Amino acid sequence: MEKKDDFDLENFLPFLLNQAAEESSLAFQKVYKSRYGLLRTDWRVLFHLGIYGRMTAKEIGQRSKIHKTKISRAVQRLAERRYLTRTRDENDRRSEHLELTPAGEAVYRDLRGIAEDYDARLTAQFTRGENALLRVMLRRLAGMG
Amino acid sequence: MEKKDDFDLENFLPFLLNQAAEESSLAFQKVYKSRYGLLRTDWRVLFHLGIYGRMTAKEIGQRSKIHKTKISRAVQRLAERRYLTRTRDENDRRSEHLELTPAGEAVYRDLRGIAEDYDARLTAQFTRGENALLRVMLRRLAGMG
DNA sequence: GGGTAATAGTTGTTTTTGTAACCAACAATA
DNA sequence: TATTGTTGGTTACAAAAACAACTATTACCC
Repeated sequence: MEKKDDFDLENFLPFLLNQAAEESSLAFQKVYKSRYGLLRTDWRVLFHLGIYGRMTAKEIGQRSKIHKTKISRAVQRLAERRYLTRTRDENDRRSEHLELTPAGEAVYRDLRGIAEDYDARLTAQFTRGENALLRVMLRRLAGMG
Repeated sequence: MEKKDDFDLENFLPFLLNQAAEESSLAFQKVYKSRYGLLRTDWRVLFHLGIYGRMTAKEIGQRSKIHKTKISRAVQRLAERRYLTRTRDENDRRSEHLELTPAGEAVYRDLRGIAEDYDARLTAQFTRGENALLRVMLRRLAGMG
């Protein structure tokens, strides 16, 4: 298609990053959605608990930069499904400790395996060095550098 | 924080890409939102018309992979603001040609300039070679490779 | 030509998200 | 020990996205 203006939208980072993020999330999303009815924030919270064990909503927020209302709602959904338990902190009764139940652990382990395979497939398209550089650059762009 | 399980969430591409995409979109979003009250899909449609000139909703969809209902509503909003005009195709009366008005062009040029500056700032963090590689990899991941 | 399928785009309904206001528990200060 | 400010987390309401069903027009094909 003939161009009227030469701005390069396809190389504009916010656009390109979004397209890559969406496309690369799609197949994984299908799994956690169809298999467990989870939302994006749900699996993220689940993974945080699976990886780090018992933690509070606040700690999850600090680590992931997910907004606290989203976390609050994800925790509700996961608790309804009995994937996690909530226990008040006796020293500070405002916060509560979240922890996966055995059922939650099982879901985590299943999805974790799928995530690993999936990431390996994405990664296999590039060389080791390219992949390392990509991660560094993305972390920097994400403000996690 | 001590880990219970060693899955590397921060390097899981779908997660990392999303974080980078969100973070890198934020500052630009503030501009098109506060200055013109536009939504994400709105500026994308606007940019397509600014770059390629007159085109149909379908063509925009093919090029951007934005869903047709999102495009339909973005076009409505842009038309209400008199940023574009819609004219039926006489050969195929199902489709209509979209084209920016002078007002729409002005908004496009303003945002285009900001996008260029913004992208330049993001890009300045890396070397020329790193940037080239990043684009290639992202396009591949986005299925635009 | 008449019937069926395909296509461009729209609309309606339900989910999710964003934003701000809110509660309850704690901290700090006077 | 009142007072004021913070903090962890929730809720309410408005805005936006997802999904499916729909209209109108064109294409196919017997």
